[in-house]
Amino acid sequence: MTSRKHATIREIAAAAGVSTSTVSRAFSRPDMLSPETVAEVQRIAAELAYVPNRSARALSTGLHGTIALVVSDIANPFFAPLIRGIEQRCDVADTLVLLGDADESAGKEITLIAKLAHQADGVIVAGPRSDDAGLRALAAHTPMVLVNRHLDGVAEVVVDTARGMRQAVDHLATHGHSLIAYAPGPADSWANTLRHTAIQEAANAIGIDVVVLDNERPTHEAGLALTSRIVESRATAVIAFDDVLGQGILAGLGTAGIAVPDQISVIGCDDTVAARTFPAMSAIAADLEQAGSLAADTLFSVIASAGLGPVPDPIEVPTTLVVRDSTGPVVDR
Amino acid sequence: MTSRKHATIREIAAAAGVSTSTVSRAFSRPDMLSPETVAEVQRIAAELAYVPNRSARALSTGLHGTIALVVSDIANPFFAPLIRGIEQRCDVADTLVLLGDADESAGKEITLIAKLAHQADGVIVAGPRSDDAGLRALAAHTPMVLVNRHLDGVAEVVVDTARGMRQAVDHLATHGHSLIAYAPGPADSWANTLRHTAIQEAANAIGIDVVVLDNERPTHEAGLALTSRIVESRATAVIAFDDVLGQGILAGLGTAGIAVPDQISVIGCDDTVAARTFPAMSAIAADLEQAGSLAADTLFSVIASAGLGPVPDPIEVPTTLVVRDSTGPVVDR
DNA sequence: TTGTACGCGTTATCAA
DNA sequence: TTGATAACGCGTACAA
Repeated sequence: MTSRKHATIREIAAAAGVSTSTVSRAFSRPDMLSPETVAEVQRIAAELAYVPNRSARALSTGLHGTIALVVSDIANPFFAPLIRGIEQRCDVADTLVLLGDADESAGKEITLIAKLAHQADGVIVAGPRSDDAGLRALAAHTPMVLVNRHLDGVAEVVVDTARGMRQAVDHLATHGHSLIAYAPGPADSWANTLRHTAIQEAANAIGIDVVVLDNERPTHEAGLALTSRIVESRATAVIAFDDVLGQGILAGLGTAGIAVPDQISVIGCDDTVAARTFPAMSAIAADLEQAGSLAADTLFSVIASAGLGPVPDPIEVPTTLVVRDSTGPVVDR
Repeated sequence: MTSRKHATIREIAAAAGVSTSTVSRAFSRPDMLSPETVAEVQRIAAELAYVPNRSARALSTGLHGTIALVVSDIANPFFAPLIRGIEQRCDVADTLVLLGDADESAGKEITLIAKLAHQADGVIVAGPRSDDAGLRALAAHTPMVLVNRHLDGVAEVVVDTARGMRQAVDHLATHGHSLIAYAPGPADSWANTLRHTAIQEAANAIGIDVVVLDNERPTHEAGLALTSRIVESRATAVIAFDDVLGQGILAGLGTAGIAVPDQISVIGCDDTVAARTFPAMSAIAADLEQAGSLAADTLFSVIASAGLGPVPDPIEVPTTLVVRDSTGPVVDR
């Protein structure tokens, strides 16, 4: 049960007794036609279930009505709300979304972007793992928006964790913590550098100490494995690079019989799964869906400017600390 | 920094001193050309960074080299591994993936499929919420593969939870449970019916009782809200429609101070987040990534048969119970 | 305001 | 084995 050819602009033209250009214009630039003509053509078109062929349009105009979205790891819950935001924005803009999963590989990411760029009017690259040079080379040929990555001359939407981190550190200090641990993510991750710096500065500002744990991958297993390091560090609170890592830490502490938050407090980041852990995890939250919408909007404007105008200013999505049940004062035993 | 036009088949032809048809064939049907010609053309093409224009190809052949994937809710962790499996399979097939998020709305789902179908050679619809008639109408015009949904005459890949459910019920019975509760998902969900039935049959077979709780949405909040119902039911074990619901139940019980598994055992389904809960949740697991690959393969074959051959047999992805820390015997206190 | 005619990049048909 | 040429469906100068 496949096939059944689609109606073409020519059939509509014939049925409506007008020329093909009139039909074309009825869809792409109705303002050039008399209202009645537009109405009549639209009517007939609807009747014949006519839908403009995007390939033909792309061939003629050079625009595909499609954008590409490349994520570093589709399994990371960080991307779900982001994707939703992008989809929603594209839906109203009548733009389609091509999805690519880089699968945590920088090489694959570059290949993927290059491949998709040919079929799309622009690319959103979320949480890129690639190096600056590779991304820059691609950005030279394709409208591009980066999410959570900075690269001079390329549009970007970043989650500004600084404010949330400050709130987190203050929150912990208020509860009497004077030595907190930071469980980092990938060393080459732009977000990790940002978060680490923000914590350090916030801690310095109010005079408490930070110890950085030894960690690379922001996975649940990595979090589990950190338990002994955390205990050895003598820190009474941990801020994790992201929620997934934080959830692992929570589980590790639980298994070791260490009470949260009575003995150790834990704070996650991104608020992707924090509300569903047990105990529910305090976390630095951002509106990732909005980040997605903004990324899409930004890409549209980059596409519209056709590389002529200036690069849009970086967009920062604000963060706030959401306090749940994984943080509190140290309770004497 | 945009633009820079791409090389066309004509430029390659000129540079290689051959006709455009030869260049075209060097890419689409190398077997029709002498090996040397192919090599030479490929060399020149690579030099000029030529990439065939898919829009032009689609216009000429009617095939887009693209498939559409419509998911009912991108935020549901069930889809992440599925998407990954599809992406991987499409990557090697040099096929692009258009993503659509139906956002839990049946109406939007239908619209989305219709819209994407025009730009793709086929559609994979994962966890459809739409009614049979709507899906069937679309399937009549477009190669379609359904994931976790049955519809006569349409290809499908389903996770066969029956075996896993049997194992789960046996596992619980072995530990002495004689009354288990089922926390269902959406009543109109095909998967829910399947799971419910499987549990009931398995329980009947070994002579233990099942009580079905009152629930609709498979969310964390819904799981939390079920706590009192579970206690009232006097069941000593709960099997949840999916992991997300199970995780909520786990959190609810934890908050209420009910020990898992000493007082109540909990089993999730799909194994999407079960390994990361605390305590780690026993769950009925399936290889969802493989389900994705199979769905893609099936769609390719449906596309290739052009609606002529018979509908492929339903593909069932097997499930197994993964035992973790949320199940065990009831411990007297 | 509307129509005519050409081009977008590729593949298919038919000849050579 | 290769080449010339006509589609594919649409947008857009240009003409009317």
